Amino acid sequence: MSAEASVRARLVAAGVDLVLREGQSAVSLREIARRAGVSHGAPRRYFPTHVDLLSAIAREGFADLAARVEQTMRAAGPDPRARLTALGRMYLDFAAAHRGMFELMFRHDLLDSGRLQLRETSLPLFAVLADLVAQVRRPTDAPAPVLAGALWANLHGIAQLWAWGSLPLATGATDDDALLHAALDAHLGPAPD
Amino acid sequence: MSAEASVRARLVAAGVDLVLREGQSAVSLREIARRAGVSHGAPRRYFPTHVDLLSAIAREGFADLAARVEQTMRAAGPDPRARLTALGRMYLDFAAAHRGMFELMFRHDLLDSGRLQLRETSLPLFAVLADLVAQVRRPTDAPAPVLAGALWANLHGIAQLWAWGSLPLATGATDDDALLHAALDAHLGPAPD
DNA sequence: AGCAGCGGTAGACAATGTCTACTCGCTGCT
DNA sequence: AGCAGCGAGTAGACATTGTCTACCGCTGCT
Repeated sequence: MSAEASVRARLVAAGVDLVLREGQSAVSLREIARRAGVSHGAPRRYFPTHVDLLSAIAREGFADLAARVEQTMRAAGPDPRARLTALGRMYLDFAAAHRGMFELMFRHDLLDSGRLQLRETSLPLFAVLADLVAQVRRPTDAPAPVLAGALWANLHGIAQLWAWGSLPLATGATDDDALLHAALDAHLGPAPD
Repeated sequence: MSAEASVRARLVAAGVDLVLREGQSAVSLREIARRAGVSHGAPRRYFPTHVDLLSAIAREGFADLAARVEQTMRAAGPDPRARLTALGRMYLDFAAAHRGMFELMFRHDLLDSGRLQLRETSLPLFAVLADLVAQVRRPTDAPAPVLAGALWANLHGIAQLWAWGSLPLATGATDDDALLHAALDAHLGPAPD
């Protein structure tokens, strides 16, 4: 980040900063180059195409998310259901607080998931979720991976539709808490208290 | 659509065609104008900005979706749970078959939901869902609008994450049927088979 | 010493969204 | 009848973007 950091690192940092501050559409090659203090052709040395740079930026987003998962897991108690609740809350908060980054992270048309290497970004996070889900899964539920996938999709859909604006309008809710708990209760059974 | 159709209609039709065929990123003002056989400045007369044209195109997408909802409701039997299943299947199929349009429809950064007028597009569709949900809702479930919102979000998340590629990888499924039924069972209770 | 190559610059190109000047044809007023 | 005015569409300009290519300077090797 400082002036003597490598150009490559500065480019990614500038891009992350830009997408967080101004949203996905502001993340142009040339603007990043400007903010990194290099010529508009410089990024090409490290990222052959715009998509490659965007993928690197999105990767930082996933790293951030992973760090938050870990931190959430440390902070939450041992009860798996409580851990899942904390995880869901964190996911929705992340999406709301870093909307531009969240969008970028799941824009497959911009990222070309091959370049992003799902196996190293989102799958490890999914594994944490699947592990917890397996611990609270009831016999009649769907297999653990499917159950976890459905739950993830639910959180993800809430995050996106909430940001889109129709969900708050339709449900009349002023925050997404009711939806979060509805989703958790639906997939994992009613909360144990 | 024919040659003597109004320029405005031809522009929207060309845009719809383009987004269906080539995806969201192909829908540029100038390309639409070219396909509609008018100069690149012509669209401006009807759509002051690119966003306005995109919103008009997305609106066609919602109209299409609404027609499918109606058709699905006509074709499905009277049982509300079966109707919900049909609706969910249709939603996922629509998203998969018209990926570019589906993306456009929910890109709030491109549409500026004000221009899209949610009240006239997605809310009526949500009402159909909420009505059915109310019929199968159990006493301990969340209030009907919240329950319906959570279910919609689940379907929506499945559609998007599936297209994104991580969900099939993580769940090991080859189609989204397992996820669809997991979501329905979770929110509405086990299927009465 | 000389040279090869990496890291970065600078200019060009096509494409895009927006803006503005203009032309043409019709309509309505006097 | 004739003409002013306006709506619809054209055409050209401009800034900006992603990509490509020619170039330059330095560093390290032989």
